Amino acid sequence: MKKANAFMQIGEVAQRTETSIDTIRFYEKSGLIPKPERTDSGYRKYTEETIRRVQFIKRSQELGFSLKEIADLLSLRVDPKTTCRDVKKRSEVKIYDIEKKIRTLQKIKRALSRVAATCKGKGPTSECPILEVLEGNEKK
Amino acid sequence: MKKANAFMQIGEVAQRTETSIDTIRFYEKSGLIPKPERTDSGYRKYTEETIRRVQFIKRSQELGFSLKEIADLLSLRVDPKTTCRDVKKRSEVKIYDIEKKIRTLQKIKRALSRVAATCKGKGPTSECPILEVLEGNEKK
DNA sequence: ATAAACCCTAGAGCTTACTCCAGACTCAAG
DNA sequence: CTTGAGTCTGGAGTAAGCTCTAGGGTTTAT
Repeated sequence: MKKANAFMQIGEVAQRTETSIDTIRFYEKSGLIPKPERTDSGYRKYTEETIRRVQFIKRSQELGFSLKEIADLLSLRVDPKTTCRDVKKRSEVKIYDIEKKIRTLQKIKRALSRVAATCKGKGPTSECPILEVLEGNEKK
Repeated sequence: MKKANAFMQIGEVAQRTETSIDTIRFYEKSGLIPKPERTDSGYRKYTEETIRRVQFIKRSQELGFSLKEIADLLSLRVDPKTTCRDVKKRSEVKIYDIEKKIRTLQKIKRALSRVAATCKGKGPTSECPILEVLEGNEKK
């Protein structure tokens, strides 16, 4: 039978998420991860849930979301005062944003594929199609 | 016959790209856009090419690329000392990164779709599947 | 019982990517 | 020929997101 309270301390969270201890504490201050319980001596006690949160935060950042936007995404669950209708609307807006990001990434990818294909592997570069491909003007 | 030298000045570039004049000059200082020609009195003279560059920079930023990474992407064309083989290799690495970004965005999107679908529009929120969906551990 | 390896707080400092002056020149319109 | 909008340079200031330091307490192994 697995031990019920397998708490870990901040160092382990940092290691497993490949962040720093300072960053974890910074996320706590910023409200991105909830204030954890403490041991009698004041050490923070974390669970697996925290690992998942931190990983979510890091990945979302790599995708161009600010910490504020990430807080938004995460709040799509925590606040019991928001109605479902509300959450639904907000998710749909986010979904739209994300689809736009995906489309732009696909354009860049196609442009890069073209770069790679054009280069047969010999001689110097002169022109590349990256800029041309991105001219379609999606309104923000 | 179209006029050959339809130059614009910095204000127009700023307006059309929805950035500020200061930002354009900042990009120049940072090497993201080439130093433009000047009028006799010292005003910068730009072409359409600049518009495309600035737009490329802005979009790439929204996708989580730093200015340094963007400089990298753009340099996939300008430096005549790099061989095609080299450019090809670098493009392929970038393509891989971009594919990873797209996959993660798709995961977030699916999670959000689930949020939206689960909410039938009534009552308060309690749980959401955003965190669960992102557990697959792609190595950076 | 003491060293090594943890953890704590508060606050200063750093990097990135702008953003905003001050003080001066340029240019088009009236 | 003056006024107002636009531009110039150099440098200081700002916000986000960490990162580091000082000075101290805790835990574990020997």
